[in-house]
Amino acid sequence: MASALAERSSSGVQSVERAIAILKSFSIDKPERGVGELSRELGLHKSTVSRLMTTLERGGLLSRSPESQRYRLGIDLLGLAAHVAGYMDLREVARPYLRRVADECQESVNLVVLDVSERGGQRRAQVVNLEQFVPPTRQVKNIGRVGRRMPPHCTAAGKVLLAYLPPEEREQVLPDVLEAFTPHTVTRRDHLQVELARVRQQGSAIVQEELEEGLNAVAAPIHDHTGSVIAAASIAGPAYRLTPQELPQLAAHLGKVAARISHDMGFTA
Amino acid sequence: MASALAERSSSGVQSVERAIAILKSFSIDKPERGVGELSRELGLHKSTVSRLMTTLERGGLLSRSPESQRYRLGIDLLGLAAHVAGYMDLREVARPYLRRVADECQESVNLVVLDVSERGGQRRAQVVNLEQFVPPTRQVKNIGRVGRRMPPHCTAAGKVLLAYLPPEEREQVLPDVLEAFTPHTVTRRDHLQVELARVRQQGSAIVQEELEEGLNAVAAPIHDHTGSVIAAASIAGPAYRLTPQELPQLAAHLGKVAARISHDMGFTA
DNA sequence: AACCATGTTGCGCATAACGGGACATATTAT
DNA sequence: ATAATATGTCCCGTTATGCGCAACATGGTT
Repeated sequence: MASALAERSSSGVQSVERAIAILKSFSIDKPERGVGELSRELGLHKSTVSRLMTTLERGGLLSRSPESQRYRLGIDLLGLAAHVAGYMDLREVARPYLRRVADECQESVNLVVLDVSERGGQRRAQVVNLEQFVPPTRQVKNIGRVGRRMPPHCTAAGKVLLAYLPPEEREQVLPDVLEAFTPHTVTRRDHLQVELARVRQQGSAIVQEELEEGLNAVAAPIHDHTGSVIAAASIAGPAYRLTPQELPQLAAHLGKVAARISHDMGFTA
Repeated sequence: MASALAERSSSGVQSVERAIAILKSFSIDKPERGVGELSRELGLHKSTVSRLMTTLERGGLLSRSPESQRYRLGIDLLGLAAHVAGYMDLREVARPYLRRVADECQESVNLVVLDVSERGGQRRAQVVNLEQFVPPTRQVKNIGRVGRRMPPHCTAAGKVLLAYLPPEEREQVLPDVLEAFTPHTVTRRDHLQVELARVRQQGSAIVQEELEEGLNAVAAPIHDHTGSVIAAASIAGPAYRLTPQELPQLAAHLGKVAARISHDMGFTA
């Protein structure tokens, strides 16, 4: 993470790239950041970072917390996020359902979409968390907050989203080598294809310890009014709680909830 | 709005300012925008805008909708917004309550905070919408979506937030001239001070047609666990529905709901 | 008081961002 | 078909612009 902005990639506005890097340096663990701190982290001069942050503050994308010292992300980001097309309705509709599921299961529930973007001339797909519901009692692992990106081939939600992609599109966005995160990660494309077919057939995906050892998950597709799959709902939890014999019924349950959300989105099976 | 970036304000990174201007050019009415379009609007060359937008896209703050053409706001903004410190809890807690109020009253309900920022060497306060709940049946006026900024001295929520500000702070952030938006707008500071005292006493604010003719509103404060007022809830609607005789009980009702939210935020009266 | 942090401000240089215009592509009209 | 008008991207030469430097503030520790 040292200097993601080292690469002088052609045709990119340097200062804007740096400004974005500054914005993205904020996280749950680091909700406030200072100039010097970031200067070191990004390998830029203090003055440079200072000017960039001042500009971002003027623009409302940053603000300073108590009385001028460290910076926080600015309120205007909420306004911008509110205008991110499409997903707002989905989030509104899905929220109550998924919160309920989180309460019932006492596991963390996610609402995710597939984000395909151009990386180095290649179209790559990533799974992005739109929303996460964590049961209040279980603050154990706070993994995967909103905005987190994950690989699609080894996550339950990712498999669902891949499964319902048009075949040629799927071909494009799947990398040649499927990275192995654990010994259980499916790394062969042909094996994955078989699994995706099964996902389509079953209407849900079950993944055991493919992204992280000891982490299991199930997921189900959410359709919009045109019928295409626009998102997936997933339940994730430690393997000792989400046992192999429980997973199928959990998946089935989530499938029903997802279907209800789809219905509310205007989908008529 | 033609060119807010005309002013070569000292110590501001030009390209970042422009990038922010691009981001902020998106809105409900204009969820997708093109290079040429913006180039004209901002008075910049096509190539300049193209490069800026490409950079923003690479950074995930923009994305292109169908198959490379117009731009939309990018998903990563959701992730950034999720890290905007502090407000997330409040939104989560308040949401179900305020939605319910919106359903009951069949009026639009807002959750707002005060944003004080440095503008031209002067600290200015603005009221910002964190969240808006519009009853589904009444899509009439879709004013004031999330992120909208409004003056504090002539809005119900603004008066609440001003009322509970430390006096010296209030002095600072109140402009010398209170702009009149309608004939009913309070423009004298001493009159406003009297009203704010009444707000503190009553625990709620009632505003009739001060921001816009025919628009009435009530608001109540929301406290955090330390006791300070961090936000306000408001109900706004047309004067013919929110009649003068109804307003007080509406305000009282909202006050109770706000108190409940405060309680959930850890406030013990 | 001297020291170590922090973040901001002026300055001169060189790079990086700009605007111009050519190019590629798509949609519409003739 | 061909032309005409959009669109957005790419290359290139110029200079304004953003950079690093170092000095300057300011605040907390020893």
